[in-house]
Amino acid sequence: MKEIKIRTTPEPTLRRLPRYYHLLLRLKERGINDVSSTVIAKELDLDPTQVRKDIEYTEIIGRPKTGYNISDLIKSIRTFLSWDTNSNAVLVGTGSLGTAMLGYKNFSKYGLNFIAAFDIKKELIGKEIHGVKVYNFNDLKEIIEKDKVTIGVLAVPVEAAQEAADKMIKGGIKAIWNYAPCQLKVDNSILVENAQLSQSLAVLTRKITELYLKESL
Amino acid sequence: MKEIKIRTTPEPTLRRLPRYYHLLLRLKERGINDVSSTVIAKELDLDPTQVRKDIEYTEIIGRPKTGYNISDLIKSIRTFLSWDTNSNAVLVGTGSLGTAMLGYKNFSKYGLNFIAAFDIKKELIGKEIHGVKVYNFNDLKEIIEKDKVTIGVLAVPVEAAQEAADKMIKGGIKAIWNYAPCQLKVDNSILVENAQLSQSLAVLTRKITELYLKESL
DNA sequence: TAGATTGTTAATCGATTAACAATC
DNA sequence: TAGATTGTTAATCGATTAACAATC
Repeated sequence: MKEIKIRTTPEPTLRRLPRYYHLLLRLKERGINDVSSTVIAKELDLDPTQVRKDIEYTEIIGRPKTGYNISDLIKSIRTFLSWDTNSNAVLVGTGSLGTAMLGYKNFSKYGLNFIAAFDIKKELIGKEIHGVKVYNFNDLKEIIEKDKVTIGVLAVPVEAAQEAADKMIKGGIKAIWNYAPCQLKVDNSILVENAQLSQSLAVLTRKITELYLKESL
Repeated sequence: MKEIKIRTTPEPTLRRLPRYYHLLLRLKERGINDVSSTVIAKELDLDPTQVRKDIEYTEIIGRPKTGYNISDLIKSIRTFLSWDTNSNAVLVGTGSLGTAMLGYKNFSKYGLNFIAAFDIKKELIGKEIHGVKVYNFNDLKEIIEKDKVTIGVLAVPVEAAQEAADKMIKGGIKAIWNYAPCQLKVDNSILVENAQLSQSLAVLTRKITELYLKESL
């Protein structure tokens, strides 16, 4: 009897994996072949055991004494995060943030393939932004139904967010990368990853204050 | 003897506070005056006790039966996160992401005041992006020394990130909001908040996979 | 008053860290 | 071989959740 394991990966682990990934890419560039958890931990200011545990999730096998083969580990992380298979994505909202998303060529490295963008502004419709065509928001459903689009990036103002999300879901989208600062009400079969800049900013600004508080003692 | 408490706030709490904040703004718009932890929790799909604990960090006092006064709670969160006091900030790297940051007018709502942007591209220097002047990267130090700049937003390619960080720090910057996908090597008196998009994307793409794995059982 | 909600202490859960045998 | 490193189990730490008296 074969063992089936689908332990869900802790979010902190998922957030650290890209950090390992980027470090590994740079080590590889430098012509290095192997790396140990000790070295990764030192570079990223983490605990070696934690690094090993995280890496273990990707199901790669290391070798005592030498550590992990860098190329293999890169591949392993890519596969684990599905960054090695292309997914069709759409962007809704071509404001400054949306435009940046389309311009961020690197997304193809993460398997994200923008096939269309949507907006309600008449003057934008039909134009191209960084090589991606902008369609009328009202045509969202049929376009994402046609190409099998799984990921929707939401970069509209709060007022328009829920409607945009609803339309995406009706078109068959399974996961929403939400940059609008609000909670989307969706069926629990739909995945929402909130990526509001304000979350990260809150961590920064509060920690600055706490740093000052500590110093003033 | 006065009690001095400087318990550092857990990061998960800091990440949730902006979510409360945005919800409260919308409730206030609707003319609602008070809200209970139960309601907040329901809206954001959290545990009521957790909401109360988080809110407690901001040192507001609620009232049994009625909950919290929305205006007071908004003010309390803003103060706690230092979003009510302006901080001078600079942006380094005016690529698509950097441009989006400057265009994101909302930052002023979070107390972030961009006084300058920097790049090495000759053709950009002297121009304005969304009302913010672009300076030569080499002049970074003197400009940030002049205006008391505390926060630096780093949106340059990996290769340029460490040098840019070093220069910021020499100019007196205390905190770096890092969008470059690499670990910055800085003195431990300097605060670095990593905000790589790939971190959030990793959570999304892996969770999609785990959702499929679960469904296929 | 009765009942809902806060503030807070205690219990639980999960992630991080420590310890160490197995291994190359 | 000796020694560094992995893989894994156990201990610790911290965040989440439960329980409940105080309170409006």
